Amino acid sequence: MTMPAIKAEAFLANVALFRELAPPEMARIAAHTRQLRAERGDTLFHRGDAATGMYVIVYGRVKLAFSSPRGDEKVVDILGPGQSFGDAVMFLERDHMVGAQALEDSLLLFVARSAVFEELERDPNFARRIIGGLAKRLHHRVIDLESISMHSGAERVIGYLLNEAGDPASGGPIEITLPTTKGVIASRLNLTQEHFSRILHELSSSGLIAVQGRSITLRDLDRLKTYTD
Amino acid sequence: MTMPAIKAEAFLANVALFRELAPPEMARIAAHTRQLRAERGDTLFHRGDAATGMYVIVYGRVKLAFSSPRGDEKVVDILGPGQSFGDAVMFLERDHMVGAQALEDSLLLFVARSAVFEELERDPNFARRIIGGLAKRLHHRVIDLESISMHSGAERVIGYLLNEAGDPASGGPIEITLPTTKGVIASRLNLTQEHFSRILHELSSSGLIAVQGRSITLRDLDRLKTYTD
DNA sequence: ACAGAAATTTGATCTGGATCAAATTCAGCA
DNA sequence: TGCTGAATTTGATCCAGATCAAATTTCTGT
Repeated sequence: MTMPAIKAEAFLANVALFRELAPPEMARIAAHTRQLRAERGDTLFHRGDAATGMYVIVYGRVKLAFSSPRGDEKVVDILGPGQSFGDAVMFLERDHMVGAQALEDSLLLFVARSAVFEELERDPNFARRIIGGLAKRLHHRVIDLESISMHSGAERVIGYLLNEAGDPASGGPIEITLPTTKGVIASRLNLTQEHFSRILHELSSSGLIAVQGRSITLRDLDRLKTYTD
Repeated sequence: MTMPAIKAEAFLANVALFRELAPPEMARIAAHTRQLRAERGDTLFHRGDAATGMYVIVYGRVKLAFSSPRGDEKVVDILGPGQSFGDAVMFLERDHMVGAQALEDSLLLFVARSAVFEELERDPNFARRIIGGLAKRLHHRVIDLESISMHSGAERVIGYLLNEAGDPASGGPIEITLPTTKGVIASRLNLTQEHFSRILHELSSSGLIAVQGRSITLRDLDRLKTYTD
């Protein structure tokens, strides 16, 4: 038998949300934390499941998506190390509205609801972080909404690429690697796979980017930023 | 001279977010709260303004929207009594990304950032409420996103109407009154005014609803709920 | 290294909803 | 009570992006 609490503690200390907790608090939370190893394709929860805790990604990638009874799904977000999810729904004591699935082999921490609530009770600092996390996510969702309702497909793709590149002021070519399949990214951007492919092609043939599988080189930051269909 | 702090206290006590604060806390917050009277059409803040505090609606209605340099705007939300806004951005210490405008004569409370932060520091209960508020809003945004990306215009309209009606299980006809102009509601639903009008017409002529200016009667809950283009 | 599956691209066509334009109807008010 | 601008409706047309279909290319596991 390993000692999961101890190991959890080590991981917790590396997650922004929990860093800086005093040792006793850390121990308390660790005691209610489970490590979850997920392989690519594993489902963490489905829409409709009860939210009994929150998840934090140690490494790997997870996608959140809703799916209609028919097969089609809409990817809400693609999350990476350090990011957490499931907390909003947990606070509201509702069921999950999106499903979560590992996009690659990942390690997650699952923190039980009770532990989070208790810690909130005693540590204003922890509360501040939770609040900051929720506020940031809310902000992102609003940006997404703007993006979907006021920008064209190509503009969204460019916004995404620039964002992945870390929004550099300008400068030479930058190479980025897509975190997952183009189909999933397309859905995240509210596009069909086909349309996404065509946009990439279009940007590519006007020399703004170069595409090589999942690796994309941004060749002309300035023109990308001012691009208009 | 009136005594704004005292009056503010009375109003604060009627707002879910602040109710149940102990008198000294209440006084402290009240001291950093301003009352804001806004007439229909008044702008509370523009996109790009610094977020120096949060707003709570005592009565009236406020719309949040972003607007492009060109005249077109997209309504993000329509808020009523008891609801607050501006807090997410305030926590992130960023500028507002949406503008806020009164849709009718309204009374708001403006609570300075410092007061909110201080109260968070000492009152876990207050923190819980803020968290609950943010979580709920995040949840709504995700629902909106689903709505926009997986449902047709007519479905969104129906969802909106049922929601306004308080989502009754079923039963006889229900009359609701639109909270503002159809143009604003259309934008909230990510539709053009024209399209919204046509959808209402369509639902109307198939006997599902009756429209009389801003008053809409839902005539057949069951059929509305199962409506498919 | 290779078969089979998954992902991606490409092409042809279709359509929900937008846009543009022009009545109507309505609301606030002098 | 009639005027004036705003809101709404209606009609005609257009288009970004979806859908359907079929090749290709690229992984994955054995």
